[in-house]
Amino acid sequence: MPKIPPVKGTRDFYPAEMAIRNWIAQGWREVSQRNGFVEYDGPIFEYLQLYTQKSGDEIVSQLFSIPDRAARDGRDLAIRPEITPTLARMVNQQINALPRPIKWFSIPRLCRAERPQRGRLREFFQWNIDIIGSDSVLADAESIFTAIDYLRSLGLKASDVVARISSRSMLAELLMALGFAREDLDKIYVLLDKRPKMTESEFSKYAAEQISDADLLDKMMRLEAVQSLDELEPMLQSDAARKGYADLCELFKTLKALGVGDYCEFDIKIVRGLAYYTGPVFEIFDRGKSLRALCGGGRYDNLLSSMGGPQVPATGFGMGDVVLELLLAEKGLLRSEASHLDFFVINADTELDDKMLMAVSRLRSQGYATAFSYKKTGVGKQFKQAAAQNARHTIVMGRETIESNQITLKNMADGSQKELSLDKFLENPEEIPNS
RNA sequence: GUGGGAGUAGCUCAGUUGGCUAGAGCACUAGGUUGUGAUCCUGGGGGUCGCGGGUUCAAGUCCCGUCUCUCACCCCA
Repeated sequence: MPKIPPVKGTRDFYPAEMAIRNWIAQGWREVSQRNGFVEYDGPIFEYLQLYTQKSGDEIVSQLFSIPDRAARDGRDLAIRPEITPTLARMVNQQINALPRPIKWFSIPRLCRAERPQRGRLREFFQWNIDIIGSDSVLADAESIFTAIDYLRSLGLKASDVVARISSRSMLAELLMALGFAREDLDKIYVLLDKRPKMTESEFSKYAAEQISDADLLDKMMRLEAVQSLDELEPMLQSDAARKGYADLCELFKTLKALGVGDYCEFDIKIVRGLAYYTGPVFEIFDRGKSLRALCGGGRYDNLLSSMGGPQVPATGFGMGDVVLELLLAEKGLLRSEASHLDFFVINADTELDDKMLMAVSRLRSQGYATAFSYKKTGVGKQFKQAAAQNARHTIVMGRETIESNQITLKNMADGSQKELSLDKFLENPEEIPNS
C-alpha cells in the first residue's frame, strides 16, 4: 500500500508543535480576556453563499466548497475561510438581545484553497477580535491596542513591530476632494497598496498608466509621498475629509494615552485590499519587512446590514498564527506550553509492584500528573525516563519502603532529596520540601 | 495560472572522472550499571537513493519524462 502524504499547505501538530500552538492560543486568550473580550465560535463550515454574497463569485476559487448531498435545496457548503461572516450572522440573529458594545473574540481554524508559500498555508489559526455596536474611535483604539498588547506581552518592542494606520473613509473623502471620481477610488487603492512593492520609477510608470489626467496624477503622487498626518492637513478640502482626519488624529491620541503610541505610525498606503472597510484600517508588520503582515483589521460599519441585519457599526482585526510563529522564531521569542509530570514513581524493587501502583493511583486521584515505568529496569534508567518526561519530582520506592514504609523524594530541578514516610506523603503530597 | 530552486534513513546532510554489500551526526532502541537524571562506552533497528524509462558490463551519480515539496509572482477576506 502506498503511503498517503499530508495535504499540501497543512501542518501536522506533533506534541512539540502542539505545545507551541497551545502556547500561542493561550496568549491570545489571556490578552483577549484582560482587554474585556469573551470567546465565541461557530461551525467550521457554512453555506457557500455566506461568503459569496459579500465578496462575489470570484472568491469561490479561493475557498474549499463542498456539495451537500444531504440537502434538499442543493445549496453548497464551504469550509470557513474567515470567521467574520459567521460572526455577523450570529450577531444579526440576536442583535436585539445582546448588550453593547459586543466585545467578542475567537480563535478559529480556517482554510483557504491557495497555493502555499512562506507565511501562508491552506489551513491556519487566526485570532479574531471584534467590537460591535460602537462607532466610537475608542473602539478602534481598543482593537488596535489589544493586538499590540499581545505582541508586546511576547517581548516584541516598538523597534520590532509597527502598526501602520490609516483611514479608508478619510482617504476616500480626500481623493474626491482632490477631484477623483468615486468610481476611480478602487483603482487608487490598488495603486497605493502596491506602492511598497515597487521602486519609485516603477511606481511612477505604473501610476501614469492608471491615471491619464496629468493634474490628478501629480496630486496622487504628492499624496502617496505623504509621511505624516500633519502634511495632510493643507490638503483637506471638504468637511467630510476634515472629519475623517479629526477621527484619525483622535485615534492616534488615544493610542498614545494607552501607552502604545511608539508602536503606531500613520501610513496612507494602508487600504486593506478591496474589502468591506469603512473607517480606520491598520496592518501590523515586522520592522524587518521580510514577512507579510502579521495582523490586519479596521472598521466595517456596513457588514451587518449588508448581510440582512440592521445598520450596526463594528471594528476588529485578525491575526494569523503562521507569520506570527515565523517572526517569533526569528526573534528567539517562541515558547511552548511546557508539559510536565508532578511525580515519577521509580520502582527499585520488583516486590513493590502493588505498592507502587497504589501510590501512583492515589497521587493521580488527587490530581497530580504521575507516571511510572512499565519495564523493570535499573534505577538509573528510570531516572532518565523521569527526566525525559520533565518530572518535577521522583519518588524512589525500594528496600526501606518494605522495611520501614519510607520513600526517597527527589526534587529534579535542584537535585535535593529527602527520606519520608510513604503514608504521610500520600496524605499530603503538597507539603513537599523544596517544591 | 506563471517562473526559479530542491528531492539519498525520522531530521540535517556527505557520497570523487559512473565501479565492492549506500554512509555520518542527531534521534530512536537495547545493553555496560542489583538505588540516582545533562555533554560516558558498546551494540541494534531503520533506505524502492521521489517515480518511470533510456544509455552502459555497471547508474544515487549521465540523458529524457513525470510527480512532489519549496520560494517568488498573481491574489490575499
